[in-house]
This record gives sequence, structure tokens and C-alpha cells, in this order.
Amino acid sequence: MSGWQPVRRTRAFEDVIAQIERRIADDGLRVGDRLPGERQLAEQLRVSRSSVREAMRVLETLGVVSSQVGRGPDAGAFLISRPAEALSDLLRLHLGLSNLSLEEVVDARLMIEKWSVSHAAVHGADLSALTSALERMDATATAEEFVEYDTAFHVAIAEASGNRLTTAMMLSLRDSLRRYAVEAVERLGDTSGLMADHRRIHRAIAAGDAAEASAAVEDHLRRAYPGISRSPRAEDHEGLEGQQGRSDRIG
Amino acid sequence: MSGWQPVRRTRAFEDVIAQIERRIADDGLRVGDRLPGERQLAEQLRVSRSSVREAMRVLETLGVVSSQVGRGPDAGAFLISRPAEALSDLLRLHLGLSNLSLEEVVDARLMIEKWSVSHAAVHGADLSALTSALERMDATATAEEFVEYDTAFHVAIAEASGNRLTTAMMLSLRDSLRRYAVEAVERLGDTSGLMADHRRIHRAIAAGDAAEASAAVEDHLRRAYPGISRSPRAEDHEGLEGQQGRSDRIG
DNA sequence: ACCATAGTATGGTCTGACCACATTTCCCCA
DNA sequence: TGGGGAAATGTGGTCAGACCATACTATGGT
Repeated sequence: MSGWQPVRRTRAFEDVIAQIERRIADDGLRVGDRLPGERQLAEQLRVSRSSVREAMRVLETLGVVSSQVGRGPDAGAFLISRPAEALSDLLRLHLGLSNLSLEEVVDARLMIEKWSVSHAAVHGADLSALTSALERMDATATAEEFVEYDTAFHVAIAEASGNRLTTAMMLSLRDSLRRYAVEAVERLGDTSGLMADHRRIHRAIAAGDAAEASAAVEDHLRRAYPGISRSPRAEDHEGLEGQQGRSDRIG
Repeated sequence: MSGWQPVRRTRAFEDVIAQIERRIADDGLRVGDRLPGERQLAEQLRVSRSSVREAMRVLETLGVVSSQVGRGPDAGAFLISRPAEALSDLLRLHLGLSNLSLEEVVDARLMIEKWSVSHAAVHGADLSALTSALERMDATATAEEFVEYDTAFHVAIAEASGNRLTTAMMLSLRDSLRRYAVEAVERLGDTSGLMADHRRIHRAIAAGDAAEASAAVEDHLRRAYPGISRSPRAEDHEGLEGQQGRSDRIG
């Protein structure tokens, strides 16, 4: 009784993904490169087309593959890079399942926003994009419209950080919070306070004052989401509220 | 089990996902709840089982569904909550495609780590978990082993923040960086510097000194990944070094 | 009461077919 | 010769039905 091998536990589509991943690493496949057709891939990997398709759905969900029907150079499966969309789907579903609370998402957004604005202040942001977004925000009539340009303003800050990962996180977090942002603007009624925050942020970035920019962003989000964030400020170390309810499962 | 609508218009599996999502919102499905079987779902939604399976692959990829074969109460598809695994897959693939650089990932980790340690210092962390990880780290022989307990140390800090989203981000970032962490430890040879950093972090958290804890973490990661991070420090605003090289491949 | 066996429901896989779509090719006609 | 429409082609999208491995559940004999 020797020579037993563990039964095969990996599913066919997982092997397909692994082999595509290996080819990406070994053959140096890059964004824009085309993958073999589903039928050809199935034949070469000795699996059914169904398994190939399930692998494609996974890679598509993760934002690394996009498929186009039809014929010609633009048809078939291509390597892409859309991490933000994948992150948005992830956050939306986990928020819907109440596996993540609004507080946690807002706190994460505050973290990224402060980090981004510090980088923008230190490394120099594209102030024209910020200025343009501010001007358009001034001319908006509805909360939805305001939030749209508000997003453009904050995303421009994130992009100024030069970090595609944190920018993708920022995009998906804002995407998840869009409806709450609109509600917040409608609740406030007056956007003059928010606009004043924006100009303060703009000034701080232009001046290269990371600490002031960071503080401005924190005040801004506290105004938009009063009572939500429990992020500690350097000044107040007494905050221990809301520590119960931590026994939830995260997985 | 009624309320399902026949499917058309977009891709079938997308409608399946949308209807499952709607049922999660409307019927208040929660983690642990069971979904109908693939055959039953296909019949009720008037789609093929293949389309249901593709939808399941997507939901599984996003960390909200898990499937078990067999029969009984533990078989079938269940709602779960594993955002960290989904994030790890996402980061791994995008790192492999060179759509994200090592620098961007390390910077993101530094951001989350500093945020987490500040929260831990202010809100009070489970110091016993940190102490235990430190003791075990001292007794390790290999770099892999050291990194394992190093991860436990840092994850304990992240969990102390009480934020499941940032904790998931932390877990997946560390997962993506594991091989680089092992290389870094092997390159350093001596882990006494890293251990001194850990004790400094531990002391700062125990003392509730968020600023010192944050600085300690930053020094720690600079030691582990010298020359990688370009995160600005509050003290030195001249730091524009390393702005070239955005196109580095990390393969 | 126990245990071996048959039954059954589950996801996993495969085959082969057809559809919708978009490009490419070809051929007829002006 | 040129143009335009029809046909061919190759792509993903969808479906139906079958079979397998698995793991619980029910049955029945001891």
C-alpha cells in the first residue's frame, strides 16, 4: 500500500487560470495582448469549453480580461487592466451583504484621501484639473451633479499621487459611497461649506503643505459624513466609542 | 421561492448575478444562508445551468459565495464573506501583468500600516497577540518562518483597528508581497534590526502614542524595502527622489 | 442497536449543437 | 474596372442533456 497520490482537488477552470497566469509570467503577455479563442484554448488544455469559459468569467471579474464577440482584430479575449471596476463590484456586494459597514468604508476612504492629498501636496498635483473641477462644482444645480464634479476633484487628487493601486481603491470607494454622498449633499442643503473645504484643500496642495491638506480633507469628510467616521485625530486620544460589535465574522 | 424573473437582454450570467444581488437586498440574505441549487436556479430564472454556473464563478471570485459538493446541510452554494481572498487574487494578477508596480503596492501597504497602527495605539490593541508573535519571531530559523510570524504581528495590528475593509486590504497586500518579504529578510541576513523595530512599534502602541507608532512603522518598512517607498514624511518635504522609474517592471 | 448497502441531491465536467454578431471574402453586376 | 451586396467565417453567448465524484440519507437485514 504505497504510492498513493492525493486526489485531484483543483477544478478544471482553476487549472486554466493557473496556466494562463503562468503564460503571462513566462511569455511576458501584456495589456492589449490577445488570448487564444475559447475553443482553441479548450483543445490545447484538454478541457471543455465550459471550463475555459468559467476561467474567463473569473479573469473578467478580476479586471484582467475583456471579451468581444464578432470577428476581426478586435474580437476575442484581451488582457486589460481594470482593477477599479473589480474593486467596485467587490465593495458593492460586501456592503450589500452587510459584511462591511458604511463606517468602515468611510474610514477607509478617509485614510486613502488623506494619504493622497499629502502626496499631492508634496509631489505636486495637476492644479488645473482641480481648479476646473471646482469651477464646475460651483455651477451645479442638483446634488447628483455636484457629487459628480466633487468626485472628479477628489479623483484628480488621487491620480496626483501617481499610485494606481490607491487611485483604484479611491475610485471604487467613491463608487460605493455615491448614493450616500448624494444623500449627504441633499441633507446639508447648502454646499458652501463643502466648497470652502475644497478651496482650503486646493490652497494647501498649491502651497505644498501636506499637514494642512490632510487636516482639511479630514474636516471635509467629517462635514459630509457627520458621526460616521471614528478615525482618531492626533489631538484627541480619548475616542474609544464604538468598539463593541467586533466579533463579527470577516472570513 | 418565487419572485424570480425570466432573463434576457444582457449576458445571461449578469442577470443571474443581478437577481441574486436583488434577493440579497430584498430578502435580507446573510452570510451562511444557502442559495438554491444550480439546476433549480436555472429553471426558475429560465436560463441554462451553464449561465448559472458562470454567475457562481463570479460571485465566488468576489468572495461572497462558496460551493460545496455532495449532499446534506453543508452542500450547495452559500453566502460567505471573504473579501481578502478576492483582493489577493486581484493584486496577484495585476502585479503579474505589471499593471501595478512593487513600489505602488509597498506604498499602499505603508499607508494602511500607518493608519492601522495609529488606530491600534489610540483604541487599544490586543497586546498579547503582538507579544506572542514577537516571541515566536525571536525563535525562528528561516526567513520564511520569520515572515510568517511577522505577518501575524502586523495582521494583529490591522485587526486591532476594528476595520474589516482595511484589514482585508492589509491581508491581501501582505499576501502579494510575501515572496518579496522573504527576499528582503534573506538579503538583510540579520533580523535584529527588524526585531528592534517591532519592539519599538509594540512600545508605542502600549503607550498609546500614535505618532511614534506611525513613525516606527515607516522606519520599519523603509528598512525592509529600502529605496522602494517614496512616501513623504511629515518632517521632510524635500523628498522628490525616485520620481523617475514609474515604468519599472517587477515581473 | 448496529452496520452495510442502496438511494439521492449536489456541484464538476464534458459534448455537441445552435445563435448573434462583426468582419472578411467573394462574386455578380453596373 | 469598380462597387455593392451576399455569403463565408470566426468569435463569444447560450442551451440541452448526459455522466461522474461526492457525501449525506434512508433502508433493511442482522
